[in-house]
Amino acid sequence: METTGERVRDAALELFAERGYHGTGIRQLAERAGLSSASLYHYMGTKEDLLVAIMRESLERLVGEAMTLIAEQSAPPQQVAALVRMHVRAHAERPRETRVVDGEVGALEAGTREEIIGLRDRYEQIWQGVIDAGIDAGEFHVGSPSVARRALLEMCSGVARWYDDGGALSLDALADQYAEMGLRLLVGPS
Amino acid sequence: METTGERVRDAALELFAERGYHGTGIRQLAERAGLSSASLYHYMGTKEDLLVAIMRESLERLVGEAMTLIAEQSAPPQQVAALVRMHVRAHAERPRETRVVDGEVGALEAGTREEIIGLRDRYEQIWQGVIDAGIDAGEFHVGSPSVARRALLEMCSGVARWYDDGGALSLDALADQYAEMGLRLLVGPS
Amino acid sequence: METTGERVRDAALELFAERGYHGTGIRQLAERAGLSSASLYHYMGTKEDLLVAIMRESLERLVGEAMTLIAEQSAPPQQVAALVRMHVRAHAERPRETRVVDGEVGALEAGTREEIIGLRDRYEQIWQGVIDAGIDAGEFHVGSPSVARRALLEMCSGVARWYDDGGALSLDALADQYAEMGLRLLVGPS
Amino acid sequence: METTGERVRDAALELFAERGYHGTGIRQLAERAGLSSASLYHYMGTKEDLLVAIMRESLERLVGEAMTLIAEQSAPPQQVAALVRMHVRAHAERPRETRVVDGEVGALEAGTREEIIGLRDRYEQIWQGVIDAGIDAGEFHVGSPSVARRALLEMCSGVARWYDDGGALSLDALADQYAEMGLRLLVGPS
DNA sequence: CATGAATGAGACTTCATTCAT
DNA sequence: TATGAATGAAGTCTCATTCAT
Repeated sequence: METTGERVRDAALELFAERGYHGTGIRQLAERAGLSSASLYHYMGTKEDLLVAIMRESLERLVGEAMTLIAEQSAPPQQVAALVRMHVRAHAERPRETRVVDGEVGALEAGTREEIIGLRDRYEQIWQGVIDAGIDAGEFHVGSPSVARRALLEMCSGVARWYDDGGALSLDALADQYAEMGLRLLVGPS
Repeated sequence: METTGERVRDAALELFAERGYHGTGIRQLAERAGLSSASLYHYMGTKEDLLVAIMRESLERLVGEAMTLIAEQSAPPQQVAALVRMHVRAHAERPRETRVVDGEVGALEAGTREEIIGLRDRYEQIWQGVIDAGIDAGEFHVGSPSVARRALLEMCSGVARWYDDGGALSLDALADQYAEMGLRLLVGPS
Repeated sequence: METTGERVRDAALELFAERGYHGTGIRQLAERAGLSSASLYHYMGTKEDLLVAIMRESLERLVGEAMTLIAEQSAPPQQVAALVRMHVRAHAERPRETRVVDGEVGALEAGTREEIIGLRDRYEQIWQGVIDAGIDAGEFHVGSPSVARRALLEMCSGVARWYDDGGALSLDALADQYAEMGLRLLVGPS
Repeated sequence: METTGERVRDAALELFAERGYHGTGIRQLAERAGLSSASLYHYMGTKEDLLVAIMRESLERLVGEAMTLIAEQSAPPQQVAALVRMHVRAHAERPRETRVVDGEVGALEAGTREEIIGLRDRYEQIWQGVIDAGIDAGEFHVGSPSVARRALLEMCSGVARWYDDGGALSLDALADQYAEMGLRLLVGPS
């Protein structure tokens, strides 16, 4: 059973992902949620609050899962593989959410933008830490570590823009291939 | 010397990239171009026409350059390296243009969307062809060829979202590192 | 007591009749209805919807009344007299409505224009049927039956362009004179 | 050979008749006349001046022809027949012009409206004079003379709304039938 | 004569939001 | 909780007109 508040959040998720934050109207939101536009305001603050909530939840979940994962593994290659798998799964399973997070940061007001970017930076620093550790350990060899991190993350996030739930490729196979590619990127030819 | 028409196009480029197509108003566009909003319409059709023109030009240039490049090299590894370098340079040198192309397809009306997606597909097919040739030649080893293409392209396109013109990393160094990473992705460990 | 929706419709009726559909602005409409122009849109779809609703209602009423009348009388002369009386009364009592119906068909979009013209044609076919029956019965003698129908209808509709509610001429006297003239037109000299 | 000024006037005639004065834009006018909208202003004053010129010319011609005709005949029945024939021919041959005159008086500014209405009144007074003379002479028998005049004129003007140049009905046959109907209207049964 | 360029005003319509019920 | 009613601001775009070239 879904609460009305969740229905509102889900409607926002779908519409923001489909048509963009600025391309989505309050009335469309209300219709999708099965409410009048006035009633909507019992379940949310402003339209931007809704966006922020979506982004915060998504990023906090990523940060949480990333921290758990790197605590479970101690060797950088295994840590990177675990991060890639998790990140790819998140983007394949919740493409709307992650597309909104990646694509609508520019729609935020200055104050909240700072907060969201802070969260995103925390998440990226986790990746960076693992990559740097692998380099220090002599397992990874890259030109610029920060370029490698960005390339890796963009590659994985891109999944949200094309992966098709109902297609032939299973989530597991997808995650496998990405973990393999991620390591190739960092380890290099032997 | 820049014509007024070019000033309009450039204003659109900047604003669409900064605030998104739907987040950009005609009045802002006019102000940035140094015109009244009525005068704007001497230099453009509709707001969407402006978007389409930006996308079409960008994609046609990419297609053209890609075709030239693969004609100049015959071995898939060299072809991929050339494509990656070109794509990365394009995204680093014209990040606003490429961000708009990548991010605002959903803002197009059905008719023009089809056209733009067609162009994008043509471009991606060029990459796919080279990747497939490398696999056939036994030089590349990947799980799914189409997944590899997507990962590669997303990785490279991401440059437009973070590369900083004035930073320490030169365009050449950037292109070098990406060419290296691209090949690692496809060739795999030896 | 009048609902706000009715006030909007009445304001439209007045203004469309006074200044024409294209000569009437949404702001004027709103002011006349005592609303802001944004509020107007709670009570209507588009400006054209308002026009169509006015036309449809008017024509449907005419068709309905015409069908009732010809069912009550069986002889063509009495039927024509009844039609003329009804039509003239309608145009004298609701001159704004009928002037809009007669004068703004060209302002409709293709789709709705077809519908409205269809209704108007149905109405005119009722008149034509009665005229033709009178000719067959040897009671009417005219050059071309369809020319007679048009002349008759234009003559009667014209009332909306000049009849003055508060003037010396009563509605009954008006209807009497028109019924007389209508029959003269069709019957001819004996 | 048509002068540019005439081309402008003809374009206005067509468009005002098709889409109404307020529904016609200066740019459409220019396009139809084969000029830029700026060039248009070499051949006209304001848009309203164009409308006034059309109306004035049309009404002055009608007045002139009506005065000539009644001078040529002295008996009211022949005078009415001649007026009807002329009026019907004018409305059948130049339907756009007459439709504009009849339908766009409301689009005029106060000052010019007065002038145009004055002209129209002069024309109608000519008809009224003939009708009254026929009544005085015992040849016409009507309820209200002014109602008869209006009915007669509306009936005849309506021709501009439906007569089809290329149809089966010749102009002469049309004028004949209207002259016959006009006299029936005034003379009544014997 | 002709027009590209320009614009203030205004066109119709939708925006996100509030509030009384 | 729910919503009809309401609106100031803003959305995209066209209006009739002027003027320098």
